[in-house]
Amino acid sequence: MTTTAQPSQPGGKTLNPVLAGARPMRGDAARNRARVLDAAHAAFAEDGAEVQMEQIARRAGVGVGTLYRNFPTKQALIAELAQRWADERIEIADQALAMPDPAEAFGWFVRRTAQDMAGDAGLCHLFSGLGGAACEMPDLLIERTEVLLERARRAGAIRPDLNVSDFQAILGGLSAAIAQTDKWELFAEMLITGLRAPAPPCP
Amino acid sequence: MTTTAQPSQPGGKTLNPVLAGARPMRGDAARNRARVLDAAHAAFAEDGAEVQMEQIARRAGVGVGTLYRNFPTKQALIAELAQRWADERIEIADQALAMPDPAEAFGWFVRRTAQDMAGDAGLCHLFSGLGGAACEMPDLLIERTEVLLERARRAGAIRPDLNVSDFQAILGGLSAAIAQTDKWELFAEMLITGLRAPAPPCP
DNA sequence: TTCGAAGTGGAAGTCGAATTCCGCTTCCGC
DNA sequence: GCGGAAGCGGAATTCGACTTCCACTTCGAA
Repeated sequence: MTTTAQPSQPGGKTLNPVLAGARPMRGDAARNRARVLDAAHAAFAEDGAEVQMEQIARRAGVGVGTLYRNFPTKQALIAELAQRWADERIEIADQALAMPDPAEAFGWFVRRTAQDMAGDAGLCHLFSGLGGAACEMPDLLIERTEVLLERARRAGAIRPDLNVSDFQAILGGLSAAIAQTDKWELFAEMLITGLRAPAPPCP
Repeated sequence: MTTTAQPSQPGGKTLNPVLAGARPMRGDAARNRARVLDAAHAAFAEDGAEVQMEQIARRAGVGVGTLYRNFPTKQALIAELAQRWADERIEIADQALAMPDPAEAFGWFVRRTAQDMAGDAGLCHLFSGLGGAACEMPDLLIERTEVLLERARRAGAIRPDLNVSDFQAILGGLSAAIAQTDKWELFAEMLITGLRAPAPPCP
């Protein structure tokens, strides 16, 4: 590795992939990297975070060596997967923010997130069993969520005493619940109801 | 071990403690067993499920050997702790069942459970990181919960489409959320609201 | 087609945690 | 107060991941 050294920096990030810095990856290598990522995704979904690196490698049809060439650490692999999920989530948040009605947008976001969690047991496991992992929510996502929340709050659509970090914790809980039963629609509905500002008394 | 053999049965349970089968434990041994249990409890609360057996032993002021004499396996130790929690929960459920108003009883149970979770980070971790562990909910607890739910359901206090296993999953989610922030009151309130049967339209 | 850099597989090494073992110590019934 | 069964501590072992290493391919630019 004579290229731009990427020795285990404290932060640990795997720097970009396919065309890092200057010299691009060899075609086959890029392909392998992708297969590994997919395999890891599937493996986590099936067996939770305790899958072994070797299983992932086998699943991807490569040797562990190859796996480690792309991701210096199991953590790094997980982080990459988490990053992808986060990016996707940011996109979803943006779509929600594009909706005119704040309350509707918020509900849609929650529902959609629940649905995505149900469809991706792997990440679901990672998120609920979080705390540990390198699964720091990227600031960008937090920020978007904050906006989404604030809009809903202003519109009086959700309880005023709900801040982002609480909401984040709640999403963690949601993923844990969904990891146990896939009743995401029920859970989403409950959540939305529970987060709603207490209804004014009937006239 | 010439006594009633308790070789690793498939199920794995550590059979009773202090006065198992016939010959009772020696006084000091019983005392040590208790200390280990307490230490483990505290340790899990502080550091989550990844505490090492040796740390627990040190904390209890005994050697690992002693620890293993009482609990053949880390799993067994965890299971014992879980069992205690479950027993406590059963008691709480019974108290709730003794309350005249079903809706109130249900709310009280949820609130109380959330509070207990917040006060016992260890079990909280275990429950949220569940799935894995030997933390099978004992049938007795499930049964009590079922009754509690059914009563509330009949009284029209909760949504009719909520069964025990969903509720169990929800409690799992709750513990995960509480493990992240200790806003148990907020979460309990939300949950209770969310589980309530949709209010009839205002007259 | 050739050649060297890039990439590969998987055996071997490492390392941290669980679990075992056993000589020594402490109870406790007589 | 004795004897020996029960219990104890903690060093040593086992075990199961993760990671490293390197001889051997494969790619792709000239």
